[in-house]
Amino acid sequence: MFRGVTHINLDAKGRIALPSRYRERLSGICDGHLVVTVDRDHCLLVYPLPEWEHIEQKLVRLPSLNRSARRLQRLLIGHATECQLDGSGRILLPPPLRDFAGLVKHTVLIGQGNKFELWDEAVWSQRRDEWLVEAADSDELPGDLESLSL
Amino acid sequence: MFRGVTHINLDAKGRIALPSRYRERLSGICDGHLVVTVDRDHCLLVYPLPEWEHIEQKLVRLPSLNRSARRLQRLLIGHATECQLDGSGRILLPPPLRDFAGLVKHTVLIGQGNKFELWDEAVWSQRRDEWLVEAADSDELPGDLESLSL
DNA sequence: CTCTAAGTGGGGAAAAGTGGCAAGAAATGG
DNA sequence: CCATTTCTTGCCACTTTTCCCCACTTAGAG
Repeated sequence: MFRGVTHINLDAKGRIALPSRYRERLSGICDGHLVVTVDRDHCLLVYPLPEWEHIEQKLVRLPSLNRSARRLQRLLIGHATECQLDGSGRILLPPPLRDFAGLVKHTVLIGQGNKFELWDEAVWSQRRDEWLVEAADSDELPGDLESLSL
Repeated sequence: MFRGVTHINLDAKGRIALPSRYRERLSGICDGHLVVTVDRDHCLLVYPLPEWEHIEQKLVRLPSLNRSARRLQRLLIGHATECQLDGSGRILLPPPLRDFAGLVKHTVLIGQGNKFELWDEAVWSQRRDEWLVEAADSDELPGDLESLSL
């Protein structure tokens, strides 16, 4: 399970160095093979390759003529790019993905269980503040969430 | 599985150079024989020949008297054009297909599992942004998608 | 305070992408 | 039927990007 927030700087070539505490596990799980794709909230998702392949299988089995299915396939598989950790534990983010998430220099990497999320730092803190406000306002939660005990 | 976005420029003769990371696999699967056809969303579909033949078989078996079936056959089989990778890993797109998808110079190649999609870059990013908004709005997804966990 | 390890930046070699040129084939007109 | 022109296709060279390696800086631990 990946957890926690880490501030990372993109270098001039668009590379990010993953925090060292994850590196050993990533070498073990996927030999440094990662897949980066997009998320609806204009951030990037980073999966270990085997984890991603599992999701991809579910996606490709969806019916091709269904509009929502096509949309999801195009967004997720369409943007999924395989990246390899280099000798210094860094990955190079392809320009299209960098542009999509508006990443310039200051970014944050968020551990999210089986994957990471990568945000522009300013966007992240702004969105987080919005969520806090929204969450405080709305007490009505959908089904399963009602019974959730933290 | 093909995945990921790549920006490619059409040259003055209407050729596109496929990204090198796919070339070896394409040589293996289909010896450089590709089939290009159209999609309902005004982009082009690029299949390795064996993969296309498989799809074509399914299409010709559809009931000929069904209007939507005829329509699909005319669109897909009717526009399917065989293209061969040249020595530099490029394919020449026939002018009718280029026109159909409105390809001028800046294009994007999208990996979609067993095939590629080829879009005009401007059209692609516009459509993608629309999908992101729609996807955020519509939570009603067909069966399997509901339970999809990314 | 020092030593170590991680994060960051940069330089250089190699490879990929892109545009142009030229030779060959096809088509058209004389 | 031959000659000229146009279009096509393969090849080559230049430019840009990518990848690998090394060095410097900063933070943290001993």
